[in-house]
Amino acid sequence: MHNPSEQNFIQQLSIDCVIFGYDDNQLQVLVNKLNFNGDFWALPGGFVYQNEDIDKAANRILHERTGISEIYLDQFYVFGNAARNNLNFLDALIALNPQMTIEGKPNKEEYDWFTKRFVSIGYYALVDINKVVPQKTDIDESIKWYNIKDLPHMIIDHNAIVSKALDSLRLNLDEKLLAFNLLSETFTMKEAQQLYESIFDKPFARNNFQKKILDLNVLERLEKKFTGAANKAPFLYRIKK
Amino acid sequence: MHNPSEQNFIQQLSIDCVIFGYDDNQLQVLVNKLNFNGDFWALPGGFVYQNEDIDKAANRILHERTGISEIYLDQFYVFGNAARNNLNFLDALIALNPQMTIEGKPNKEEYDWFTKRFVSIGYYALVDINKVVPQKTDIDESIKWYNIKDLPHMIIDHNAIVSKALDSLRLNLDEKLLAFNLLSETFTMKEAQQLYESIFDKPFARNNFQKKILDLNVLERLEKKFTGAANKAPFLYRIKK
DNA sequence: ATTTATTGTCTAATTTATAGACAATATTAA
DNA sequence: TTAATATTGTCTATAAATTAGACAATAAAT
Repeated sequence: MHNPSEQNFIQQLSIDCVIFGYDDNQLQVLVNKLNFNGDFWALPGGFVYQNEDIDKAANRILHERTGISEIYLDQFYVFGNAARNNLNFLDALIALNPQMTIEGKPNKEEYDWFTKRFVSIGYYALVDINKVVPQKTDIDESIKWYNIKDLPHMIIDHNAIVSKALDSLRLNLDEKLLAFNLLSETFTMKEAQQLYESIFDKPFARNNFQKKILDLNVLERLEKKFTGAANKAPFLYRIKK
Repeated sequence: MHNPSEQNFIQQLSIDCVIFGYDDNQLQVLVNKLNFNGDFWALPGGFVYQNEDIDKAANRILHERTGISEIYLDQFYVFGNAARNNLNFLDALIALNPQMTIEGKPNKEEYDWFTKRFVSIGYYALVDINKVVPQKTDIDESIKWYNIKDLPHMIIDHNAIVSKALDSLRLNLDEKLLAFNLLSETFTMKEAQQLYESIFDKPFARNNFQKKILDLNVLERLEKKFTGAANKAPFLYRIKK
C-alpha cells in the first residue's frame, strides 16, 4: 500500500471489518499482525476512495484479505469518539521502528494523516472459512483466524468493535438466516446446531433445534453422510436454490 | 451559522437527525425549510467538530433545533454512496438565489466544501412533542412537524433516511421501550395503543395490548383521567421511576 | 446377533398469544 | 331518578408456539 495521505481517500474516515468464520466448533475472527517490530494486531480495515460507495469499500477490503467477494457483509455501527485516533498506537510503533523515520522524524504528511481523529464504520462479514485463504497485504506480517474467545489485544478499540459485531450478529442471525454463510455448502444438522451454540454461547435442545431449522423451510435434504462412526448417519443439508 | 468551510469540522462527514414526535394520532417528523428562494426542505443536520464525539454532535444538533437534550437518540445507519453530494441541490439553490454569489460566482471555498461527496450518519430521536418548541437556525425559513405520511420532498436522500429510521424504530420499539419517549409524562392506555398503531400502521387488539404493556412491568398507574366523555374514565399511567 | 452412540421424529406438557365475553362506570337522555 | 350508551379493565376460553420427554431407526463395533 502506498502512503494513504497521498491517495484520494476521504479523510478521517475508515472502515473496520470483523470477518467471522467458523472452525473447530468455535467462531473465528480474521486478525492481522502488522509488519513492524512490536506486537501490533488489528482488524482488516482501510479507507474509502472519493468515488467509492462505503459498501464497495468494505467489499474491496474484504476481498483484499480473503480473496472472495459476494459474501454477506453489513455495516453494524459507527465508532466516532473524539478521542478515537492512532496517536498512541503510532507513537509506540515509531518508537519500536526507527527505520520509519528520516533523521529521527517520521514522514510528516503521513504522520499527520494517520494521527488525526478517525470515524470508523464497522462492517461484519460472514465467510465459509474453507473458501478463504487469508491474504497478507504489505502492512501485514501475518493474517490469521483467531478464536473469538482468544483474540489478541488489538490496537485502538478493535476489541470493542468485535464485541459490538458479535451483538449484531446475534440479533440478526435468525431474521436474515446468517448462520448458513458460515457453514460449508453442505452440512449436517449437528454442525448447524454447534454453530448456533458457539455464537450464542449456550446449548440448544437437539430435537427442537432440528424442528426450528427445518421449519424455516430453506434447507433441502441431500444424501446421508457416512462418517465411519458407529451410529446412524446424519443427513446432509444445503440451502435451497 | 458561519461558513462551515471555515470551521473546524471533519470534512465530508455529516449527521442527519430524524426527530420523531407524536401528535394528532400520527407520527410526526421535524423538518426545516431552508431560508432561501425556492422550496428546499431538509432534515435537521450538521457537522462534527474535530474534538467532538459523533453522539455529542447529534445531541448538539438535536438541542439546537428542539431546545431539549437528554432525549433518546441513537444512530441507525450510515448513508455513504459515492454519488451522495449536494451538487444538484446547491446548483438549484444558487440559480434561485443570485444574492449568494459575488459577481455571479459563489464563494468558492464554501461551494467546494459543500459539493464534495458526504458520508452521513443517521440518528433518530424520540421526543415529547409538547416539550419541544422547534427552533429555527439562521439557515431555516421555518421548522415544523410534518405527518410522516405527508412529508415534503426533501433534498438529497432525506426521504429515504426517514424511511430507514422508521424501520429501525419499529425494530427497537419493544426491546428498548422506546414508545414512552414519544408520549407525555402521563398517558392513558388508549393513547399508548394509538401510538403503537400509528408506528406500525396496523390495529392492535385492545384487551391484549393492555395486557402486553402492563406485563412489561414498567408502568405505574395513577389517578383516573376524567375527560367529560360519557363513559368510564381511563387511568393515567407513567413510567416507574 | 448384540451392543452402542447418535439421529430423526413423534407426542405430551408447558407457556405464550389471541379471541371472546362481561362487569364497571362517567356521562347523556328519558 | 332511572335507563341507555360508549368505553374501560379484566377475566376466561381457545389457539398457537415452545419446550421437554420418549422411542424407533441405524451405522459400525463387539
